[in-house]
Amino acid sequence: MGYQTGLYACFEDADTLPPLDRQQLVELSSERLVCPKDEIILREGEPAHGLFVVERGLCYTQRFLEDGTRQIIDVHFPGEIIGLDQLSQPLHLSGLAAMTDTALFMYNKLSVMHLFTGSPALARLLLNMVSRGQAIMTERIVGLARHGALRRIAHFLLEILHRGGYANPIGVRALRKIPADQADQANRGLQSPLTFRIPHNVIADTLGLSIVHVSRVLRQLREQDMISTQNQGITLMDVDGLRDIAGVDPAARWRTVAG
Amino acid sequence: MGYQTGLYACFEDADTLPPLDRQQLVELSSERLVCPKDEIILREGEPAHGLFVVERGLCYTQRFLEDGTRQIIDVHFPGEIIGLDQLSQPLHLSGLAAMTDTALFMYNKLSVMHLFTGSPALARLLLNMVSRGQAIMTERIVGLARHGALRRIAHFLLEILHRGGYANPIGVRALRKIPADQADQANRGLQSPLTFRIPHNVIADTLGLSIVHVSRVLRQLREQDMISTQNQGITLMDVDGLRDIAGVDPAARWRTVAG
DNA sequence: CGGAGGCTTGAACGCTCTCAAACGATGTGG
DNA sequence: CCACATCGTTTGAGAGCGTTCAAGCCTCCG
Repeated sequence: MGYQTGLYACFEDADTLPPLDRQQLVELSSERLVCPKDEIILREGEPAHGLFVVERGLCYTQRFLEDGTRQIIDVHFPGEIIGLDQLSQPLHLSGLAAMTDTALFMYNKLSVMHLFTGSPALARLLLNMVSRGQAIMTERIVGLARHGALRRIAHFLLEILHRGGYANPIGVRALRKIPADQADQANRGLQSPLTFRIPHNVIADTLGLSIVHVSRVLRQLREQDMISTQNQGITLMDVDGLRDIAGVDPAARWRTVAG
Repeated sequence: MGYQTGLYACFEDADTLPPLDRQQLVELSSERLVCPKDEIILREGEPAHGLFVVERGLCYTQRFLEDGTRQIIDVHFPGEIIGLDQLSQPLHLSGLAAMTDTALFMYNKLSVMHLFTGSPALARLLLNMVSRGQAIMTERIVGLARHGALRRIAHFLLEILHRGGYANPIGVRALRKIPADQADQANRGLQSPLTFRIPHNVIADTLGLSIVHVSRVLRQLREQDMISTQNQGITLMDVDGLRDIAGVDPAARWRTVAG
């Protein structure tokens, strides 16, 4: 199988598409966009022309409030699609910014719309992706509404582990998912615990906490040997312990987003 | 124009569809489902077979937590579609329950999928609805993460006014029987402000608050003559005042869900 | 009329915030 | 390569908002 990038690579089961659909998907034209750390790629309220796919780096969608604070709606990892929910919206409902140096594929909204509404198989794929996004948002709502800071942060760390692809340094992972067995190994934290470098203010703005309190909770986790911190990075030392804290309910596997 | 109900009536601009699409939409078969107050229509984790449209009454999607509390994800008004985001999901990610006596149209998921993926115009319509849902969720996330109880409640009351009275032809007037023209008047706050009958525990479970605190905040609003309460109903007395409290930003019209 | 469910109120506790100050890491120009 | 500025992180003290617990009240309805 040839090596594919961009939108095509976002769909795990893209290989099962009818040949014609697959070809169209592969051939969908895109521009590449490279953004330095902290650059604002889109502002809320701007006309929405495009759809993005993260190639490498991390970025996040955000909303600014009147008092100058911001709320991060979601953090996006390599291989994820940004703006699906706004395909049919004339203006961006939230802004987009680069958390690290980032490379994005940018697709024309109209051609994506055209492509996906033109084929049942592709439309189904599209709906799948939208569902997944919605599930993440639902989870976030429950967390914000009902869980304390400790649990929210533990959950967030695990979410990064999960969505970041089980493999390591941010952004270097291949677009396709890593085979399950390898992922599982890394996941169990057998020997090389995972390390991210994610600033506290991003955690705070995502989870609706203050930076100060994020720092305190991380110290608490450190004292329980759940994580360790060095420089400005976080290393997960006890994934199962974090799962306990986060209240990941093994009886509720059906909730799992990525199947 | 003939009088149409169910899924067809959910789409404001359905009349502009190509005739063939429109006809298919109108002819899409549905079952009717009548549920008494407080009945659980679906549980989380159950296989997802259907898509629902509220005919009359109010219902809500919810998630139960381990500690027995629940989180209401969203309240659904007459004319709204439930479960769009789960069209492509094998199991329900959240439960559905009737807040009042309720009548629903139930559509087979597969035939809806088939219909909507078969036509570009319909696929577009579908995406529009999904976008709308996502926008509401985003708004809720921001509120939960960043706003205090007073503001969240004011916002929620306005949301009910907006989603319930204003936009939907099928109408929330089901709650109280108000003719369309009066509802419109009421909405403008000319003389007879709108009255709902929504239990405190629903507000609490939606906004992530305790019942007790909801009661306190409502008293506060009452003391400021923003609302009045009688029996177990809430009447909006000063919509503009509530808008101030809710921080509805008139400069951000593009954020408006219903255009 | 009596019971049940929903609403209200008070008191005390606790989680998280704000403010303020110091520490540490990173990066830049001399 | 060091000095310094800047940004991110840490820690403490005090205040505020929302929770829990507990009790009493009001309404609806049989």
